[in-house]
Amino acid sequence: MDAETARTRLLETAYALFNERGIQAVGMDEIRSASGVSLKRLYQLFPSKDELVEAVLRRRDEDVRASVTARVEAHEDPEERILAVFDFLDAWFRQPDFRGCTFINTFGELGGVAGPVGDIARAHKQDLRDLFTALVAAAGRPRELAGQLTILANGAMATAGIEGSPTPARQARSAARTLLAATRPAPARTT
Amino acid sequence: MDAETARTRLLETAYALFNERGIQAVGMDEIRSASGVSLKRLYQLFPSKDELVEAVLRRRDEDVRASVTARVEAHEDPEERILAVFDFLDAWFRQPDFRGCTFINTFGELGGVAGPVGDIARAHKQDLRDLFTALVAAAGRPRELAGQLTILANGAMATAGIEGSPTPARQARSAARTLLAATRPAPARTT
DNA sequence: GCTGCGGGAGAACGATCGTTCTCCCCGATG
DNA sequence: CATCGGGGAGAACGATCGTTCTCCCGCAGC
Repeated sequence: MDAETARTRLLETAYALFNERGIQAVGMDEIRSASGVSLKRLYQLFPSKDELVEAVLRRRDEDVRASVTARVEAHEDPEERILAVFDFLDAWFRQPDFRGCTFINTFGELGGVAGPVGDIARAHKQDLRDLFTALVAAAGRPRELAGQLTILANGAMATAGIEGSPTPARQARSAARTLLAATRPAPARTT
Repeated sequence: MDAETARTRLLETAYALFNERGIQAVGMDEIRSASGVSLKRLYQLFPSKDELVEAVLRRRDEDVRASVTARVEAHEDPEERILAVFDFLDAWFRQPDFRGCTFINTFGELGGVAGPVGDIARAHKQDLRDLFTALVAAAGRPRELAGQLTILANGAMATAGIEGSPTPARQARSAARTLLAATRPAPARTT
């Protein structure tokens, strides 16, 4: 097996197991048996579990950001671009293996404690906030709206994860629409 | 030492440690040394770590609900009663040991897995939703608003926890005010 | 065919943790 | 004062886990 495919299989297998049961509850041996990559290779590619976790989170960060960006860029209207983030959430929450946001969950499990893992989670959420800040500016809305949209998105993730239901995405989208309507700069135009 | 005070000290110590570092990262021995209650007594009162965790979560659930209720009932105006929930969040997030919502964190750490602990977390969040549902009905607002406020509250908890900042409470409160204003049934009266 | 050698399978090791057991002290009771 | 029982301190036990080590197979080069 190629080293690159082994790496990919490890990251995908580890992400699936971490997502399902948490990080600490999954042993390296289980990642080995589920991925089919031997322990020797595993430790060649990732010298410790911490580094594997970091790599999984970094990859997840890239995947999520790419998916969100693709959704956003499918629209031209600045308001639609903002709502597209919530459409992404809706599609995500409907996936059968959805079990909440990896970064919120990881923070809950390992949080407080310093270290690279916490930094990655914080940076990921900061990126979400930055995205909303840019979209809000492009839509000509007041800066404060970005923070409110960030809270709506994170709240939808947390609520959907715990309740095991995708409906928070639609509810958050609807709230975002109301907030957008309340700050509409130009006089008319319906959504 | 009285059995009741031992029980209280155990629950408070365990909560503080779980809040700070997560559940799995805290050993029974550390709870013993931090609480000053011997292991024998600990296992007399809570025959297993799982039962201690359950008791801690149940107590936390009661404490939070009592605090929120007190804040809400300090106001008469139905709109103020809704906003009081976000004032509670603001006061909570400012406490130096705040590290996110215990139930969101616990779900992230142990989630997915069935069992009493997950049930308690889900029930706690359902209670928050029920509270908003009642407050929204009393304020004469449409039902959908309750879900949106729930998402705002949970989002403020998750965002404040990860960012380590209390400002999401104020941002969520401001968003809630906008949502309330957008659905105001009677013609006038300023907030 | 023989020799290395890279990699796979899984045993082994040391640490940690939940839980139980042992030993000892102390205070109450006659 | 002797006895007895409950509780404290901490050792002990068995399981799990991250990490390393051992053994062996299959294949490249001569």
